[in-house]
Amino acid sequence: MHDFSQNVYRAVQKIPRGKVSNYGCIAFLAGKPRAARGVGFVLHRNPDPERIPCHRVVFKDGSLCKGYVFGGPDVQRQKLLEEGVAFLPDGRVDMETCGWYGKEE
DNA sequence: TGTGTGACGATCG
DNA sequence: GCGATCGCCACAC
Repeated sequence: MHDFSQNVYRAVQKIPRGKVSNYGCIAFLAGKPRAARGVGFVLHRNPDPERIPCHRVVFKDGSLCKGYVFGGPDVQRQKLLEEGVAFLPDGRVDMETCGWYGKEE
């Protein structure tokens, strides 16, 4: 079975509200610490956008992808702000405060 | 059926 | 410290 993709979806669903994760983290949880690219593509093909909050997944730097699908990085940023995610003046997510690594909860 | 590409990240040189 | 290459996944051509 596609354990990797299934695990990726499961890990993303585990991300608590108000927190964000990164592709590397999801890949690690999926068992493929170097499959960040695969995670990105799997999320891009997000079969259940309502069930999988892929907008909570950002770069390890906390920056959002430039070619987003929701309508633009502004939309993703707004969604995260609505959830209480803190953003830095650089326009990146504050991974120091809202970074989720899947170890807690 | 096989190759190339795309929301990335880490490691090698 | 910076640059280049590899690894991983699924899908389109």
